Amino acid sequence: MGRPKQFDPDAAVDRAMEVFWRKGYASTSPQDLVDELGIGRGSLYNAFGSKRALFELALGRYRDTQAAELVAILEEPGPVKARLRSALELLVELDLGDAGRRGCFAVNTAAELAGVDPDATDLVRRMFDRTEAAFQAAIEEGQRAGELDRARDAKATGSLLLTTVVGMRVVAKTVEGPERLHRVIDALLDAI
Amino acid sequence: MGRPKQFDPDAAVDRAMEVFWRKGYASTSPQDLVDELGIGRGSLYNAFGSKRALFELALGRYRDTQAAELVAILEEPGPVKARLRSALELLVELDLGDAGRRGCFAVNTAAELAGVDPDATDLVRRMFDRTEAAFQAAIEEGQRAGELDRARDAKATGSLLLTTVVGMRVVAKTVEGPERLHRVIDALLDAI
DNA sequence: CAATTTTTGTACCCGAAGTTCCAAAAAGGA
DNA sequence: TCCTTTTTGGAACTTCGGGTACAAAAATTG
Repeated sequence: MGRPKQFDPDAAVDRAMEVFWRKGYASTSPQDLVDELGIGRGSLYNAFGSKRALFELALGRYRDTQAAELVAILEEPGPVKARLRSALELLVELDLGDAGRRGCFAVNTAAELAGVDPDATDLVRRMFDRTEAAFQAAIEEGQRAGELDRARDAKATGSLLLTTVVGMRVVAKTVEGPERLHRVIDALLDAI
Repeated sequence: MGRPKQFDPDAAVDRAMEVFWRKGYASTSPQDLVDELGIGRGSLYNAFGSKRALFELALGRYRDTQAAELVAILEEPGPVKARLRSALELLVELDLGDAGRRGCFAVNTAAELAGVDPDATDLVRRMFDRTEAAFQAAIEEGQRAGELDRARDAKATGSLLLTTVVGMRVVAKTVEGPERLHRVIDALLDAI
């Protein structure tokens, strides 16, 4: 019943994710969204209600695609250290290969909105928790396999890995070449 | 010659730093500045020219006070690991003790403006460089003193420390209690 | 095809953002 | 004291932000 939408809301959320990711929440205007989603203002507000609501959908989309991809890599089979290295190298490549230097949408959102927007903060917190848990699981697996030192606290090491990744993704936004980031990876894998 | 200013520009920059630090660049309005600096619009624009110019002064002030303080701690005499620990613990205390959860102004600026504002990006990059160098110097000192493993690459370890600190200050904005951050510190100092 | 429901585009609204203008005020110098 | 210079507060201005209103368009049901 009723007229069907002329656009794919799912695809629109994807594009909204790109915009918010690139510009941040405050610097994205309804006009930006209208331009980049290729739909009219009427449709935008009819479909999503508000800029804020669309932002939340966009951040959820990020969690379900980008953040989930990292977790998936960490859960692959094989030697743990190699897996960690390839995950970290991938992030570096993505971050430096991106001309817009967007970094990580979740990290950017933490920096911009944590302490101001409780719901957004919660979303980000849960992404961080999930990533940390994936790191921890990988480390425990490595310890069982005898690949990593069993004396180390796996949870603490997981926290260290999460935090380092978050830091890398901020630093990647400011850096000229990949050298510093490769140093970080080497030092980190050397150290755990 | 001419009428003297009714306010202290230096103190005004200090207050501007607080505002930009708390709200970010885009979300700070001239009205916010007028309110919080306690001066009129005319004075504001007469003295500083633009919001953007004042922002740069504010970020420079941050570098000369807050960022310099961390570097100073890292350059103190005494055992290196203890020094590193106290520096990291201090950051955790500052970040969690701050009701506004502002995190680090430089890190927030990187997340918001890197790739968009070259001058701001440069300022942040230099702060990162300086901090990394201070970490590296501390580590080399620890190696000379026999306190740290000489086989490790001091520069890479410095990069790791910088990156981890950057990550911690983002994570601190989203976190409920200090546990995760303390785990990070423990794992990091254990690992180097 | 009439009735109903939903979408779409456009016009419009109100307030705020970022800045400029300007006349009055306050200093120092001739 | 008059002149010059600079600051000050506030009005004014232009553009934009975020959102609403609404009539026309396009589908569905019977």
